[in-house]
Amino acid sequence: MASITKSYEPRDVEKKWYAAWQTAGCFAGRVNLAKQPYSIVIPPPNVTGVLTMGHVLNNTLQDILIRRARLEGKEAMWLPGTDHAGIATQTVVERELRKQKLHRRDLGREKFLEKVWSWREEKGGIILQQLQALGASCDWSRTQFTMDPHYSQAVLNVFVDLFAKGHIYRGKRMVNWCPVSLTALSDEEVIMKPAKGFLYQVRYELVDQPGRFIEVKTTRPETIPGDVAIAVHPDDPRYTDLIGKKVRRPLGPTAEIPIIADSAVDKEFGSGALKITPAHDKVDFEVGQRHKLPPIDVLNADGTLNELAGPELAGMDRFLGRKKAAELLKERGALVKEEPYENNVGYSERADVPIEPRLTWQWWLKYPRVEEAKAAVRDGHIKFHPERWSKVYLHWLENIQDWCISRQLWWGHRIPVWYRKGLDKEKLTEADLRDATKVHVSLAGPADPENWVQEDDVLDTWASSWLWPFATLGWPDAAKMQERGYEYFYPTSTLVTGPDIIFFWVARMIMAGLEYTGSAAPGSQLSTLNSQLDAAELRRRIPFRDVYFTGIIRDQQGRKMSKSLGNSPDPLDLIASYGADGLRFGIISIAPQGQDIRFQEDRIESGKNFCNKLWNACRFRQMSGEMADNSSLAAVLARLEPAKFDADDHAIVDRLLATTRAVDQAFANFEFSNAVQTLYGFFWNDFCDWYVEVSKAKLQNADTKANCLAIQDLVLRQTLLLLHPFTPFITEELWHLLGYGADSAFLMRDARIENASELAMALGERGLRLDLAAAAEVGRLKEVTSQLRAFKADNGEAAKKDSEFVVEASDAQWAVLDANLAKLKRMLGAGSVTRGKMSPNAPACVTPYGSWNLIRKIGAGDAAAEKARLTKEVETLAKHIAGTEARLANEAFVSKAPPAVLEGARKQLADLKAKKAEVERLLAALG
RNA sequence: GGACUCUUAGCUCAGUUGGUUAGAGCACUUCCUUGACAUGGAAGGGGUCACUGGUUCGAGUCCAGUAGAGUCCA
Repeated sequence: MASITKSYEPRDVEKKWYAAWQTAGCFAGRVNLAKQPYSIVIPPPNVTGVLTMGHVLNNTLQDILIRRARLEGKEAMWLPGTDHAGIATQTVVERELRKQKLHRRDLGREKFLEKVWSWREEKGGIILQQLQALGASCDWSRTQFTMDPHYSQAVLNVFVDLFAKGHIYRGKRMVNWCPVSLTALSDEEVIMKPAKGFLYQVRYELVDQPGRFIEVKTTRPETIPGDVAIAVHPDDPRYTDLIGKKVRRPLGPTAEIPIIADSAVDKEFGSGALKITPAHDKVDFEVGQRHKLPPIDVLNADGTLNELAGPELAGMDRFLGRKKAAELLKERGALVKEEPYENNVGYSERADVPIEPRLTWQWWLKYPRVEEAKAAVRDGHIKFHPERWSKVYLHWLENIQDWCISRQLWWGHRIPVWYRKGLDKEKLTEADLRDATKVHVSLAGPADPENWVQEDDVLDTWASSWLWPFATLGWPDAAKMQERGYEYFYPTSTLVTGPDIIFFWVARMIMAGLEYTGSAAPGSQLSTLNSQLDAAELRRRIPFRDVYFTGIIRDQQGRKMSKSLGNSPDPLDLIASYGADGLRFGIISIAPQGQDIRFQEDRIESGKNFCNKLWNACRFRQMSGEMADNSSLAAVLARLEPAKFDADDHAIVDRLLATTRAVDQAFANFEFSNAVQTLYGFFWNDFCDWYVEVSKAKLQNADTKANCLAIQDLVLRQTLLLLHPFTPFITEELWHLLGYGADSAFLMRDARIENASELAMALGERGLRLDLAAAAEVGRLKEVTSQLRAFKADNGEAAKKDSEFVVEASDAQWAVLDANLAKLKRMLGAGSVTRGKMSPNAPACVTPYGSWNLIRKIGAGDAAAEKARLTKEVETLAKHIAGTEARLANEAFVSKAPPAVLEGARKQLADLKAKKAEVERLLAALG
């Protein structure tokens, strides 16, 4: 067996084991009816993405769940992949083209798409390799991409089906428009940013009362030519007499527009009058609809002003146009005031320019299964962790709005709709859409393609990723579903994701699952249920049973980590510095449940330190004595000698069981940082600081040595099993170094973890009856040790190894001390501990195990200091005694408090009094 | 405007159905290179649990309100 080096060097160990696992096929999830399935689908990262701290957290959590499931003997399957990220990917490739002074239109759609594919082959999906460095145990053979042929078929299938069911329609509506990418954007791709600009106060002259004006405030004077009305609040007394009158539009083609009353107007803002520009603002659009005022669109798709803006502005960019408009207004005396102003403006995430609310023809989806989606979460078929997110989810579903699923991009799933040649798309009615002679909707396309023109638009990327949990399992191809184990692995077990995509992704996946799986899935034996789903059917169709929402990782100042701020450390650098295990352990330890995370590199460092501690504890074991049979739990248990167990042995096994139980519980409750902190505390404090130290005495004794080594092996084995999901590499390495597994076996795949009750039972069967009283005594001895070390430090002997103590103790107290003498001397750094009478000339310390004198020569000054110290102790004790007495004197407390609390208080009082009496006796002896 | 979350040590956070003298890690101070580990060990300082009121024998914990921070929705 190889000897263990002095410190843990992660780099080679990580490389070695990842390769070994992969070669041995440890990551594969296969249908195995003898085992319970446990499956996770990865939230597919953007194919252009690189690993961020958010990914590290999210994927570490998934790996923890998957690895734990494997250790519990379940058939674990973690399905990886990427999404095609329509606009992001297209932007990346367009940027490369721009370097060659080319635009995608120069290439044409087909050639451009070839470029995108070759970019993807070459550079896409780097993030999946980066996940390997983190230790992610994904089943890579199942890697999916949302543009894969099969997946694309699934996406288009769903479009055709939902169109046939009447869920999809085409409509001209207000969308977020990016004037650079020339496409509609989802709300998620729009980032609100504070922007500095001006607030222009503009006056409109009344047509029939020349010289009288109504004033409005606007940040966008260039849209004045698009004004169709001025609106005021119906209850605003300032304007009641003006409602129904007309004003002259001060910019653009001459026009008279009405003053209307609408309660959407905020009386408090500006002058209380609002210009209505339905083509360029969502609220204005709604006002316009209510008052039947047709919109005037003064902008082109690229953000330049068009001829409807008038000859002075036409052709100008919107920002130049804004300046020009202000100048024109000034010239005409219509500009009353101009003041600096800051407001929130939506920016296109990719192109980083202000978006335009714009009226365009788009494809819209009326969501299916909204009611059932609510029920699935409300009735607990799907559980959210933390639970409170279900409220956010339900609120969104209550107010659900149709989904704009079309994008004016080339990269993505091209909408499977063909228009008869020569039709005017702008004039299609809903009836035309349903007329097969005018519009063709199918997977295969029309039989006579020469007479048709395909829709240019592609689908929103989310309209492909909402099928992720079942399309990745082969749906809707029955043969593929069989091959990939759809029946076995669906519904998946747990989804781990961020709450920021609860609407975009989580809710939509639930609706898609409810619409398309269960008895509705291809190859299903059950008849299709179209109406209300009952609870059993709901449970078959939900895409996952638990959803764990992670926090968002922020920097020290609480800002979101982002590329543009440059405040995100590169996870690969962190892995290089602290090891993948250190990073994983550290990040989990600071990830409070359901709360955002402030990133602290020092916690990652403590993850690394923990690994080193684990490493060295195992090294200590290896150096302590011959390795014996560790090949199974039974083999380790067989080496225990229950008859030789002393209090420390009972205590450490008791703590091991308690820790196992706590970790079991933490997994059940999705409390991962809790699990990590429990393991840290157990291993560092209970095992290393105490048991390993007391072992040093036992190991000197031939009679106790073998049992002590067996206990160490038991503890280390269980610790490695408990830690493996969090720190997979180092645990696999140590598992082999300490001989817990055969050469060809792996901790990650072949080992099985015992839960707390199984472990307790196995110990019981081996004949071990835990002595809990003895274990509790160890707790008291630890406290005494700590007290006496402080006592030494107070007296300037902190580092001394051979301090001499005399103890005045009762027979019972001395019996305990005597039984633990060798160990106590080591732990205290004592040369001798003998029983005797207190000397008034030596510093004294009162403990639960008698009064201790620290023997050394002291002078008069020391005596005074000692007196002061003891006096202070008496004061502190007196204070606590008074407090406890006051509580016990309270008749209400005595009559109402539960007996256990009462008894505790009484015992405490007695102990405090005894201790005070003893300290006072010592004080009196000092003179 | 609405919903949710948070406020505990210098920092980041625990604190389970209310119950002794409120914890951890990091940072800080002092001491220690001892045969697992200096990526370590020992000890120590540091808290009016945001504020106000209420319920209770008893409140960091429950209730109401106030202030501040943040997120989402409109």
